[in-house]
Amino acid sequence: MASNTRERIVNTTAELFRRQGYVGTGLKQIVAGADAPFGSVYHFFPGGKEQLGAEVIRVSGQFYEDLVTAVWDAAPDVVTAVADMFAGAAETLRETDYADACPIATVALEVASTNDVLRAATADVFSAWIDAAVDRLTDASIEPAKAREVAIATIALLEGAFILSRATRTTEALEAASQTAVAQVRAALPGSGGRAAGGGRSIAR
Amino acid sequence: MASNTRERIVNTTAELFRRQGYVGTGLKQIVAGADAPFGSVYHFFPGGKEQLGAEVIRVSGQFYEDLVTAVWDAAPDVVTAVADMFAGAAETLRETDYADACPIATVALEVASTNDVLRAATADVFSAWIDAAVDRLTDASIEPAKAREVAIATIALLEGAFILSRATRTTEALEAASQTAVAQVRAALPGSGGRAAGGGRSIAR
DNA sequence: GTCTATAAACCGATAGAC
DNA sequence: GTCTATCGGTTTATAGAC
Repeated sequence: MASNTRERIVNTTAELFRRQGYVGTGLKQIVAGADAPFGSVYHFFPGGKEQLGAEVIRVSGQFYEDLVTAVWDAAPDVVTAVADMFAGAAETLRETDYADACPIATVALEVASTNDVLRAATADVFSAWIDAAVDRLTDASIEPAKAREVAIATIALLEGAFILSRATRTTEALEAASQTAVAQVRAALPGSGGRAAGGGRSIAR
Repeated sequence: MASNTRERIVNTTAELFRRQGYVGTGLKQIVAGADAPFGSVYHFFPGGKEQLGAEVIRVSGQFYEDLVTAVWDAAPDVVTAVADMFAGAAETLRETDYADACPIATVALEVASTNDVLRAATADVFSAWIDAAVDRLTDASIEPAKAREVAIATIALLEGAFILSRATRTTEALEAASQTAVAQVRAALPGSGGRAAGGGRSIAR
């Protein structure tokens, strides 16, 4: 079996990135949390902090995508899926004292104008999320162009609500964003007549 | 006339925070950019980097609020106002090579779980933005509870789209978010019947 | 592969001359 | 109010023993 030191380093880094971001997380803090010798970082990641950061972004992005799509695919329809996603995010935020939101957003904003390697890694993650959401929306008979628009807006609503919720330490923003996200998905469904509000529950899948 | 060294320090810090965040911006870099002696930071801000950071968050938040409300109030109706706000944000992002988005979001995510003084400052800014948006939505005859929900979702859409746009270096996310923001505001207007899509242009103010 | 010691640069913060 | 020198601590990164 391969060394799990590398795995511990990646997992510890991922958790620290979520709470403190890329710049605020030191290599010493990482090896302390992972209970690994300092040299291991450069043994497994010769490219140093940047290489470790890029891998953590990709791994965290994939993990989060798997998590969200599992919730999504367990729901009976896309409207419920989106509502469940926001509800789950709110619950996680409360349970973790508003610490564990998106593992990518903080790093994405930090590096967007300062490190193009890491910026590209965050862009790849977001693109993968958008594609996954588009697939599920088009499966629910939403036209591709509209599906992409709705997918992007849904992710934007979630990310933006994370910022507001973590700053204010309430889940109000996630709940407000959920209402809008659900309404726009419902309005995009065929036969909805573009109706955004109202109690009609779609069963489109 | 009072010293403008303090003002230069605040303005330089605000610009650096937008591009690099709080942690990534050093005091030495600030005084270099502000063309000020190092000691001036501690002369004007005895509380050090944290006190300077808190003031910059509040000043930047107020400045950005004034900027957005000026655009908003120049529009003929709330639907146009929201569309103009997103269009202006997209233009600014393109013009500044995707650097100048929200001056608060990056810092908010960085400090949310690590510095409660600065977290509270970002929360105050977001609360003020929400209140300002609620005022304008209720002026357009939207019920207070609905107005607050729409206000929060609109800000979340903008902030989330900033993340995606800066990471991908395209304005697609801002355009998609704009569509959803406009639709939800339109749906919230009285007499809309909750209609989110469609070509009817409201003149409610 | 594991681990320690250390280099070189940078950080925020302080003291004190002017 | 301006400016410099410097402190103590931290950072990323490297060298080299085991």
